[in-house]
Amino acid sequence: MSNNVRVRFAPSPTGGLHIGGVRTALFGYLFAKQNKGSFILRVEDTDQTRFVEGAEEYIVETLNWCGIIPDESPQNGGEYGPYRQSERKADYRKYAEQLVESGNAYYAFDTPEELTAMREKYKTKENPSPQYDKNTRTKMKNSLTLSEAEVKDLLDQNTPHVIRIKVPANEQIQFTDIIRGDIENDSNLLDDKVLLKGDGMPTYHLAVVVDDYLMKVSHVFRGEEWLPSAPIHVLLWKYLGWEKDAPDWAHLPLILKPDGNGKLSKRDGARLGFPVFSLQWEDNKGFKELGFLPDAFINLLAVLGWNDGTEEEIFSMEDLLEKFDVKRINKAGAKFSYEKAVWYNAEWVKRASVDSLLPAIKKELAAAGIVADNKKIKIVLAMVQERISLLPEAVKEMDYFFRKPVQVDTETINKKWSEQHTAFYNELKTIWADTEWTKENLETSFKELISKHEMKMGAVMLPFRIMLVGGKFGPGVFDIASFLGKEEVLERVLVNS
RNA sequence: GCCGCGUUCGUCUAACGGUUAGGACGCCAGGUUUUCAUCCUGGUAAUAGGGGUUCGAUUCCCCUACGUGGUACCA
Repeated sequence: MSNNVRVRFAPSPTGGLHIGGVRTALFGYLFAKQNKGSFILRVEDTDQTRFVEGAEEYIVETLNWCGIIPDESPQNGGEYGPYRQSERKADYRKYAEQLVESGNAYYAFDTPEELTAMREKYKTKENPSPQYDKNTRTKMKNSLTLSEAEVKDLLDQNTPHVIRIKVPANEQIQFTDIIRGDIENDSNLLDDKVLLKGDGMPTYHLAVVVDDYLMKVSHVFRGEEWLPSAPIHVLLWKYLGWEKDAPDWAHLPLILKPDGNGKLSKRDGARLGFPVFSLQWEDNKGFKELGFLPDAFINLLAVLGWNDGTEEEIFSMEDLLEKFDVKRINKAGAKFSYEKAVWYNAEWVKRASVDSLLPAIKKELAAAGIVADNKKIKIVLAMVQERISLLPEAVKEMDYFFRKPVQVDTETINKKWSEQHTAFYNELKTIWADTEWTKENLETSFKELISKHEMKMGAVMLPFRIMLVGGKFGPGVFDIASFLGKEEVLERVLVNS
């Protein structure tokens, strides 16, 4: 027994971890670390039919990318392992049977067909989905209705069966949620949830309680979708005799779809054209692949349902560790906004150092076939950094610094072109061929030539820019020209005329 | 259907029961940049409805509506 804070993140390896899951991990992690406690990764792989190869590794990589590093996990072990529920199978049966012995659970031998038959039989328009509960369990095939000998017989013959909790009648089940306060449920409305499945695996309900107890978990952070089954868990903590060790619960508000209604799901990304995964999962690009910085990702996740009460919106992991407060987590679900997410990334890109951006930018450039040495990339990056919100945009912003523009907006150039222009640029090339190549010299000589030809600044500047970069974009022309160098600039000017 | 949870600008949100209801994203306009983006300035837009309680309700209570979650041998 200790007062140590221990928080677990317990995902199921049924596919990619979406942003809701990562936020749950983040909040739990922040809370654990603020209290000098432990953060634990436990893999809830009790549903063998939904198990997905590679999902566990994916979860670990995601957490790693986000900087949410578990103190205990299947990979790194810990004092309370194993950390995969499939490897703890024996425990669950033991506790389930303990519950049967104490009269708080019972064996049920109903087949799936019999269950659907029951639901059909008792279905009414007022009650479209009858539960296996205090009313119906007396009519089913279980150790409450069968004689002791019959049950023993069935068990001896290895008849498929489950163990169900025996929910008591007429009780008010109360617990306190960190975010929502006191919550009360009428036990008459609860059903006899399956605790141990026919395959010997526990359901979530049994497994969380047993593992949270065995792993000495002190605080549970999970999605709001668990609120309705929390009273079952409360009952289980009590029946197992662990009431005084029960954790505090914090049911996080849901992250909702940006369009219509409903909670965000793994499939929404593909449908709506924005990422729901942190890293690429199957064909779905993640935030990372789309060019998000981990800092920005953490930031945007943190403010989805939380704020510090001030007008500050930019938080690093360090800031969050200091300022995060579970008491300020919102109750209402939040619609996810990809536009705001992109804005957060732009903010983080602007704040990042050129050096920290370099590796990722280099990768983007290389993928586009642009290879250059670090020193040059850094010079250019410093020039265009504030124009980039998503990392892949760096390619468009930096491309013309390293090779001649492929697409040139000749239409704009030609529109106002005249003999005078040709003369101007020809003379410019001649002058520049003998000019010492500094930004200041270029700018001065360019402007002198404009007055000599009595032309308008705008009339020559824009075509010059377009010849250099290909279009109406980019930093100051003379910055670009001085970087490109004499030879390259002279090659680009008038090349199309 | 039943049960739980929720409800402030389009979106994310702030506001000891007393504020011209604040900020951010987006959008619009202007300025800077003789380009574009950044940046700066301004604008747009909200307390779901109805009852209470109170000198006074965004805030507390009730009802309704709406949203959302659950109602599985899925988590």
